[in-house]
Parts: sequence; C-alpha cells; structure tokens
Amino acid sequence: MGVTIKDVAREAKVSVASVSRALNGQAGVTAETLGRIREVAARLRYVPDNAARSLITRRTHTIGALLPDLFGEFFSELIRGIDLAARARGLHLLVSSSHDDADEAAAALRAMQGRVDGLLVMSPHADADFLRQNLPQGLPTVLMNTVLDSDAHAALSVDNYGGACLLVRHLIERGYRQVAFIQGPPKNRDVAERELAYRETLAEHAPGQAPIVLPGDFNEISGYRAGQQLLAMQPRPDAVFAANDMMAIGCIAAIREAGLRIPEDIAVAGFDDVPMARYVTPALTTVRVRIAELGKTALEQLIVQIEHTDTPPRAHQRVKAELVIRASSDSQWQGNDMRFAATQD
Amino acid sequence: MGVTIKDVAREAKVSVASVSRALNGQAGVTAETLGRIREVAARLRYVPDNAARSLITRRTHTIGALLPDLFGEFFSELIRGIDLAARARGLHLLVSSSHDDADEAAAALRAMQGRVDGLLVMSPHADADFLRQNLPQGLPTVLMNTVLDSDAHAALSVDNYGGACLLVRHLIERGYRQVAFIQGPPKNRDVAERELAYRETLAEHAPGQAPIVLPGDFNEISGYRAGQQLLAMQPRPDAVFAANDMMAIGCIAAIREAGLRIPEDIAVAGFDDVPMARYVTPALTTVRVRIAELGKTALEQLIVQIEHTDTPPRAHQRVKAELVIRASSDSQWQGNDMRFAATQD
DNA sequence: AAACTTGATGAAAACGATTACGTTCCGCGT
DNA sequence: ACGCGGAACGTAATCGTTTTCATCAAGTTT
Repeated sequence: MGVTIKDVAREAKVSVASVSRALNGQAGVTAETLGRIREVAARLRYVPDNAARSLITRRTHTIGALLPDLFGEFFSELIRGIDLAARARGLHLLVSSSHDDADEAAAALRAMQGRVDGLLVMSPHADADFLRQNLPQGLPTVLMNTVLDSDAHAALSVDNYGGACLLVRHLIERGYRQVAFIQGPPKNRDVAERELAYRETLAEHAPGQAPIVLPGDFNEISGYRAGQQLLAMQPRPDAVFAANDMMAIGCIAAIREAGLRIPEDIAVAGFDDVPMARYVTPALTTVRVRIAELGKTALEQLIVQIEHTDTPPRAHQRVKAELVIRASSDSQWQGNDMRFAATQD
Repeated sequence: MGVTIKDVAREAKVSVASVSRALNGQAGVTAETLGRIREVAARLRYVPDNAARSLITRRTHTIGALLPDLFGEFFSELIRGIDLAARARGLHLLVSSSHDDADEAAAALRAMQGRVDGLLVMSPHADADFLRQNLPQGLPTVLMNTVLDSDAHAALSVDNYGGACLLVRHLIERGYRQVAFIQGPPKNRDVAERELAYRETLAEHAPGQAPIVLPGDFNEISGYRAGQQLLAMQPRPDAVFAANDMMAIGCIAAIREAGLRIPEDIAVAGFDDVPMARYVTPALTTVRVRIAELGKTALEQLIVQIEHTDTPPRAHQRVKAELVIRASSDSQWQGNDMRFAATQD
C-alpha cells in the first residue's frame, strides 16, 4: 500500500488529526503547520484512501447508474449527459448495465450498496415490486422512464405524449391521412405513451380514420418487416410513425426497396432524433429528445435528494420533446446536413 | 445506516467472525449454523458495506476507465465492451471522461486512487510525463491507443496500419488511382498510422501517384469541407479515404451536393464502421474495428495484471481491423441493410 | 485413561481515515 | 498573582469488515 496519513503526520511532526484538519481545510491549524503539512503531503504524493474515508463519513462521492443496455446512441448520449453533470459537481459515476433478467439487475443493485450516494435507475425490470425488494431504503433514487409512477421515489421521463402529438399533427397537416404506427417492445412505457398520443391525435384531427398498428421491438429489422407488411395492405397507408428512429430507418429501407418514393408515396417519421437520423436518405423527420439533458436533469434532481434527505422528492418531472421536420415527411425540405450539424449544441 | 454484520451476529447468536465466514463461503462453519446465518442475513436484508470491506481486503472489485469524451458511437461501443466483460467477472465500472485539459485528467486520475483495482486509460493527455506524474505506481493499468509505447505499462491498440493497407489496396484494385486522404486531429496516433499506411500502400501499388492529403478533425463538418476542397482540385481525385467514418459521411454530403455520383465519379471510404456507416447513401465502405472487442480485450489484459501483480505486462497487443466493402466504393454492391443487420453479432 | 488431533467458534487486532474530547499553552483582564 | 478563555494540537474512539489466533469441545490414537 502507498503512503498513509500516518506517514505524513510522522514526517511533518504532527498528529494525524492535524493532517486531516489541514488537508480538509478546517480551522484550528496555524498557517505555519498548514504549510508544512501541505508540503510534506505533496512531496510524499499522499492521496487519502477513499475506502477509509467513506467508511467514516458515509459519503462516497459516487453516484450509480443502473441502465438496461448500453447499446445504441441513446445510452451513449444519456451517459454523457450524466457524466458531464456529475463531473461538474465533483462526483464519480459507477455504471452498471446489460442485465438480462431481474435477478441480475437485483444483484447489481445490491452491489451498489455502500458504493454510491445515490442511484439513477432506468431498467425494464424496475417495477414496484422489484424496487421495494431491492432498493436499499434510505438511498436517494431517481427513476427514469420507468413503468410506474412511484410516489416513494422521484421520477423523470420524456414527454412522449406531447412529442408524439406534435408529430402526428404535423403528418396530418401535411395532408397524410392513413397514418400507421409501429410499436416498440411490449410493456415499454415510452411506447405506450407514444401510441396513446398517436391514437388520440388521430381521432381528434382525422376523425373517422381508423388507427393502423403494427408490432415492433425497437430494432431496425422489425421496422423493415413492418414496412413490408405495410406495403402489402389494401388500401396502403400513406404515412408511418415508428416508435423509434431505428425502426423508421428499417422501414425506409423496405419502402425504397419496393421502389416507392418518400415522402411522395409514403411519409416516414421516427422518435428520438439519434445522430444517424439526419444522415439517412431521405433525412428522417422525428421527435428530438434532448437525451443528454435528460441525464443531466436526472442527476441534478438526485443531488437535491442527497443534500436534503428530509424533503420529499418532487413527484415526476418531464423533459420536453420537439418536432424535427426533415425530408422523409416534407419534399420541400432543403436542410443541409452540415449547416445543421454546425449549429448543434 | 442499515443493518451491519453485528446485527446479524446478534440475531443468529454467533460471533461476527462466523457470519463473515459463513457469508463468504469459507470452511469452518457447520451446515446448521450456516443455514441459520443465511436465514437471518436474508431476513434482515443484510448487505456487507463495501467501504469497510475494501478497507481491509484492499480490493474494490471496481475498475476505472479514463476516457477522452463519451461523444459518438465509438465510445458507446467501447464502454459497452468493457462493461460486458467486467460484468462477466463480477467487476464494476467507474467511468470518467470529458477532461478538457491535462489538469482535469490528472485530478480524475488521483480521485480514482483507492477506488479501483485497475485502470483503463485512453486519453489524449496520456503522454509519458503525464503518466509518470499522475499514475499511482503499483496500480495495474492498460493504455489504449495512446501516443507512446510505454514499456512500463501494458498497451492495446487497433491495427490501424493493417486496416488502412487493406482499404487503400482495395481502392487501387478497383481501378481508382488518385486517392486522397483526409486527416484527423494532429498528434493522434491512430491517424498517423492510417496516414502512413495510406502513403506506403499508394507508393507500392500505384507508383508515381503523389499522395493528396487534406486536413480534418474527425467531425463530419471537416469532412464536408475537405470534400469541397477536393472537388475544386485539378485534376480531381477519383477516390477519398477519410481517417474516420464521420468525416467520410460529411464528404459524401459535399460530393452529392455537387451532383457527382458515388462511386462512379468518386469513391469514398472511411474507418471504424460505426453503425451509421451502412445506413448512409450510398452505404459506406470502411474498415471495421471491433470496438466492443477492443474494450473487452483491454479489460481482460487488465485482469491478468491484477491477478498476477508480479508478471510484467505483455508489451503491446493489437486488435485486428477488417475491410468492409459497400456501395461507396463498389457499384456492384448488392448489400441489404436488413440482411446485414440480422447476421451481425 | 491420558495425550493428541481436529474442527467449530469467539475475541480482538488490524485497515486508514474523521472527529469528539482532552490537554497544553499563551495572553489577557482583574 | 491568579484565574480564565480560547486557539492549537494530540489521544483515542469510531466506522464495518476480514482475519489471525486462542479456546474449547469432541473424537481418535496410544
């Protein structure tokens, strides 16, 4: 093991208490001794042992993130947002992802105990029972995009409903009437909200138009298959709203393969605005979710909880979503990839 | 604080030593007492405190990853690979990224002290001096894609040279002669190796053909600008090799905007094979780097070091790169996005 | 039956920090 | 001269584990 506080104390000819005080900037230490201690600490390359420190202070200065799977651009952005916000506050980030089943997620959660000051949870397994069973009580937690509206924990999610409404209304305004919807994984809350918005907006703005709903699983392949089904329908829908961008991209591939034009014959739209969306041909109309901001907001809410353990968490916050119109629903679109990228934050 | 080992001991009417032995699966405890202890521990929801444990065992079961910036698909994949491999070994992952300057990176490195059992470092600031100053000696470390060939630390990088050779040779075999190269950020080792391969392969297989090199910075915008420069040249190059995929995509945008055909008028190729590469139009020829595998290999090498602190690290390992031919350099290309995606690992 | 092994268990010492509580010492007011 | 207050610093308890070593009972060998 390296150099400990005792070594510094001996070398500076003071007690460990003084070293601790000096290095933590507490009062009760002369300018002279402080200087000497600092000098010795620097010379010896002393770094306090985090384990020992957090054993007594009960603080780890680390927050944990429990995520479903790191695959894809969505999580890349999410982690980035969280990491950035955490760094700004001097916190560390412990990530844990890719849990195949609830048991694995539970084990991961348990392993976080005593390692983190707070928890960011985004997991398909995180239903009410799971959380009650496995969440260490007393540990500040923020739930993200989970299936339940827990009043025991703070929660944060994307405004799926609002975003999807904007999108469907846009399609109808452009003259598309027979708008189909491609679903995501079952029991996914985001998908459910997007679908509800689709159905209600359709009913309101295109009355008499029956909803057309196809299954999907968030992967591009399922979007491709849905696209093929769609093309075989009589009458053929003239627009598709996929529950996420990857499926929309798959759908575009199917439609172009069949020789139809987008958006003249069929319009296509997605959800998320992954970076890829503006590079596919035609560029994809979608709903932009400020993913990094979602992560940042979640972390900030968590910090509030950590610092004010007493105050109850704010019930449920929403991150707004905005419509991004591109060529896949608008033949007039003149967007230039590069100009767009340059103005991105 | 929650329930401690003492609570369990009292409730099970044994000493804390027995509880520790029982729960850690050590010998020297009757089946009967073991059962009782297990039962009590489960009932009380006992979870050992990690800080206390690692204070005495000197193990954190956590590895740290120091990364430059989480932006983009590359790091998403890299973290995913590391996380997967770590999880398989019961290790946790502490990530730290986005360090604007060397001081910040140094602080991050210091903060890792005592928090991790080993370190994965991929940082532009990680030169020899920086490492000597800030790397806690004795802490197992694996360097990834760094500028130096340190013999003090294990290192791991992508076979940039081999991959780029394959790519340039492919272009020349397809009949392209005036192949241009778009550089990445200066002082980036990966870029330097790719450029060297470009120059040497060109000299060998297309003797007399002078290299054409344009600046870039890994962003799509710089690729776009390079594309415009390229189009203004006399004579106009008939192929471009961009040092990464994002620049290649920007370059494609510039070429298509000018109304030229790819690959008939100009061929385009990149490096990395980011997921997006197969969805742009035309689909991008590139060199596939198994990024997740890179992360996994790095982690495994780190584990070897952790478990055998005595044996010196293996000098320098390479992760191989493979050529992926798509429409941007091959008009015959019949690839189907969906089929490809389905067979992806 | 005494001595000796064996295996289960408990008491207590680590680990490296923070911090409550004493102690010392100096200066000041009376 | 004496007491008193407060600043500077040291002693030791503490956090929750693991682990060494001693203890003790029961069985085995002679």
